[in-house]
Amino acid sequence: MDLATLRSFLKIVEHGTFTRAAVACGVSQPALSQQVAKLEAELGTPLFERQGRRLKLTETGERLRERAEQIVALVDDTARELADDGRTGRLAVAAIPTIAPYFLPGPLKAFREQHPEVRLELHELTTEALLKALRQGDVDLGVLALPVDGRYLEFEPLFEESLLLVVPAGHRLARGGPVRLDRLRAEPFVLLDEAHCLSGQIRSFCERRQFHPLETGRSTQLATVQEMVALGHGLSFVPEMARRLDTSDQRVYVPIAGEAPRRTIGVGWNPYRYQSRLARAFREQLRSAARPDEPSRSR
Amino acid sequence: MDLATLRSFLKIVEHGTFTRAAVACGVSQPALSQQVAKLEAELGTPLFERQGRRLKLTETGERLRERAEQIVALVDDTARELADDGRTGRLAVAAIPTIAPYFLPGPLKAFREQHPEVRLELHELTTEALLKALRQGDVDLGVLALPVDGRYLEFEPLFEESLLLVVPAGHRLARGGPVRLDRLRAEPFVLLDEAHCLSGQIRSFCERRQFHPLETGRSTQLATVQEMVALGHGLSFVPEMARRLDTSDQRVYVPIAGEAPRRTIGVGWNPYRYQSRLARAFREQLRSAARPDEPSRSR
DNA sequence: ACATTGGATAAGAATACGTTATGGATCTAG
DNA sequence: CTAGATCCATAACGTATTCTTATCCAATGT
Repeated sequence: MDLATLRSFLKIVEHGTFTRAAVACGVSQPALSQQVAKLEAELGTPLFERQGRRLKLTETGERLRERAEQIVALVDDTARELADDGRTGRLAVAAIPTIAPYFLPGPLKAFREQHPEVRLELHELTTEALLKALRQGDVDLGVLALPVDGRYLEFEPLFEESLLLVVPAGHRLARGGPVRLDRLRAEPFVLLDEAHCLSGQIRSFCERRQFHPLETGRSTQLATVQEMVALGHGLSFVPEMARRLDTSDQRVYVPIAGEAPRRTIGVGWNPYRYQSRLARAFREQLRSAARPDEPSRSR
Repeated sequence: MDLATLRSFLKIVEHGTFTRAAVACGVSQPALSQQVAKLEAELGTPLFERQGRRLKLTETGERLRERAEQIVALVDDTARELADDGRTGRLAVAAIPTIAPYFLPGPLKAFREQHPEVRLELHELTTEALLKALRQGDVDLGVLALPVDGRYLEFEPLFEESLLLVVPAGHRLARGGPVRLDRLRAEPFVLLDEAHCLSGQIRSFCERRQFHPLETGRSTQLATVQEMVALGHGLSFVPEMARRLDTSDQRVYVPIAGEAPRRTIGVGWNPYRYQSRLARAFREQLRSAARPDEPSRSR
């Protein structure tokens, strides 16, 4: 039982077929067939049920999968721990799309200055995909909106922010301070796609207040929403951090009267995986960017 | 980083030199040199400090040692778990010398009848060596006298037994029932070597009672002690289980008056290692042999 | 029925790994 | 202090393993 074989086995399980796994491993398909055949001979039991071209794990195969995942994780963590000089290496950070462009540039810039030799990876993922990536050890840190289903993960809240109403410049609500929701019943709204967790947060906020926005369009990107608002397609709700990046004079951001809708931004990681010095340093960077008293330039 | 290399690395650490480790691994010395060189290149740091012929682990090497032990243990346990059919395989049992020949034959015989295909290993070890073997995963189960320093291990008491006074047949104390210690002050004693934990138990019992036996000889084996007693060299204290095996009429076993000295026999195992079905079955066998109501023939 | 997809097998090729031979450094003993 | 012994590193070479290419066979689906 050697490590390369275990890795191959896991890839096969992950991809469902030998052929696709072979591509993922960068080897030929027969190589995997041979590795698995050897492993099965070694264990004395088959690992897959080959019913035609349906590939299914046997009971033994399922048990091996669990153990192999532990083994590979332990080996990879060991390699990372021993190679960890706090200066070079790789750091994979993920964030949800409604945070990434607004909050991360500051910390990323500061981190890069402090750690110029690091290969920094940034992944934009939905909350669900981000949690999966954290659990699988594909990324070191994830920045997202709390709370989430955090089994096997740890989280640290960074800061809270309000949601704002955004209206086109010159709109009747553009002046006059905080707006009450009941003044918006006739207004058309451009909302964010449901794939974003922010969209769900806005929806539940509106439902709590018995407000049902008149939907006139959806977009998958916050930036697009902002452009649509400027073009007069409707109003929208956006997080505070999106305002800070908005240099256009065609949009005006107005606070909402009463108890403002808020979201909590936090950082998550996998406590069962090795936390590199780089990861800890980046978390510190996130913390200091989150402190309102001493804000990192959120350019 | 492959498994064979990690195993070699651990062997080198264990044996202190490449050369001896090579013998233990059954390969040539240059093979290990090359493996380590490759591993060091891979990690980017040396693992050993070669100061002359003194071989010392670097800090990184020390960290790798810990991790490598975990990895190898996990891999070995996985292989054992998957190969575990509850019928075939290997089972390594250890016991201290003052228990092994007296208590184990019964359970061993019963187990062998139920599991004829198992390769059964029995190791006779001192308490200290036994605990080390359990911690290292060299043996699956250990039978010994409780309590012991059981860090990282688990134990289950099986039964208690008394210590008896053994005297030669025809001795003045051979008849007349329980003997008070103060009647033994003038008697010479043949004691067990201090390497045995039983010897320490007897010593502390005597000290509690302010009894200082007149020592006239020491032996490393309980069987030898018994023979010496028969030959009139002196008296001795032996555990109850040693009496049951004694078919000679040259020795008489006499209980000690007052609070009798007792020892607890138990079985220990390593909860961090995979407990095979065979190991669990043997533990069950030990339990039923320990039950006084339904004693397995302690042949 | 026939094309397509996916895995097994066989034979040759590349690579990795272990062996033997040997050298150099260090510690020990006479 | 020198001779010998011990021990690790290196180089050259042979072998063994493992991958690749080519091909086949079985199953699935249109």
